[in-house]
Amino acid sequence: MPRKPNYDRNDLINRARDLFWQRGWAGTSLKDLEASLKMKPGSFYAAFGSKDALFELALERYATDGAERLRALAREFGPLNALQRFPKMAIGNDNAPAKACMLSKTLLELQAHRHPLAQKANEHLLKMEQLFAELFAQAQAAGDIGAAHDPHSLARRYQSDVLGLRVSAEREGVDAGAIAVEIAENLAKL
Amino acid sequence: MPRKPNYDRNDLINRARDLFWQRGWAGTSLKDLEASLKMKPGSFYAAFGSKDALFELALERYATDGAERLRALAREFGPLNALQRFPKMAIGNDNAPAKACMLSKTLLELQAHRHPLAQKANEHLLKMEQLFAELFAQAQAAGDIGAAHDPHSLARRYQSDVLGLRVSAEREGVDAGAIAVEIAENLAKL
DNA sequence: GGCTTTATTGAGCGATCGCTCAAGTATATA
DNA sequence: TATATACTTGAGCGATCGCTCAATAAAGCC
Repeated sequence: MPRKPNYDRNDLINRARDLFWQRGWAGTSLKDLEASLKMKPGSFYAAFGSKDALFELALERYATDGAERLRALAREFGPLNALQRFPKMAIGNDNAPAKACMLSKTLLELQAHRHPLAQKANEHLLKMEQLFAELFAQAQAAGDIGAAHDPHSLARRYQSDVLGLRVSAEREGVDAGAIAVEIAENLAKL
Repeated sequence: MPRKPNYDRNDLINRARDLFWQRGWAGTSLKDLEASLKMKPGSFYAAFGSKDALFELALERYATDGAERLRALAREFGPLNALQRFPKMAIGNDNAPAKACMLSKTLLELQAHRHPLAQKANEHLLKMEQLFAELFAQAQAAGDIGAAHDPHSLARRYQSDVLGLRVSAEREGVDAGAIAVEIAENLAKL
């Protein structure tokens, strides 16, 4: 009986993620979304409910994809090598909407207003930190880093370094690649 | 002949800096500013010209104060010790409007729109990086760090670390103080 | 084809945005 | 005290914000 939507919901979420990632929450208007998703307001609200609801979907997509990319690196190169390659990968994609992390951008923009989306960003950052800790623990178990280190401390510092790297990569005139190399080299000394 | 303003312009800029620092550019409305500065629109525009013009003054105030605090640390404790203390100081003030750096928040919010204020933030970040480099060079001249290091590379990495630290400090449930300690300890190993 | 059900359209809502300006008020000089 | 010169006030401008909804179009089942 029903009529099917003539759009690919998955693709729409990707498009929204790119827009929000690049321009931020307040910086992305419904007009922008309508233009990029090629949807009129009615369809948009029937499909997603609100701008914030779509932003939440976009955040989840962003976080899930990022974690999956790191896991893929770990499968191919092992845990330590994956952690060494990840920073460069994060800032190396010139087709990405932005160099900085969408989670940190969301956090910085909305935390002061205690906006629910800032809490979501917090949660995704925590899950990512836990994934880092898992990989550090695996590297430790494999003997690639010293036994004296605490994987959670390493993960906390590593995530901070990557967030800083990605802010730096957003600046003009900064050789962020050199910072990424240093982060990778530091891991080799553990 | 003329009538004097009944406000302290210096104090108004400080108040505006605090609001903008905490809530960001889009997140701070004219209503917010009018409430905090206790000015009606007419006075506001007579005094500052526009929201963006005041934001630029606030950015300059923020950057100047930050550099001056670091220089004060250097005078009291010497260059290397100042660089070691600076991260903890940056995230240690509980009365500050935010933990994250106002320059990086501005950059992340407005860079995608190529907003002139993002360029201003870029310039202030660069000046700060140059100040870091000066202090590293002084520490090197004093023999506190090895002669093989390039002060500009050290400054680039240090600034990235501090920016990451301050993003991390904005998160909930993260012991940013521990990261600050690690940054300081790393400097001791140079 | 007829009917039901859902998707799409787009004008336009109330609220808020940054901002203007004419009118009113206070102060320093003459 | 009278006048000139700011500064202050606040109603309200046009534009944009996120969003609604009645009307229309299209697809699946009988």
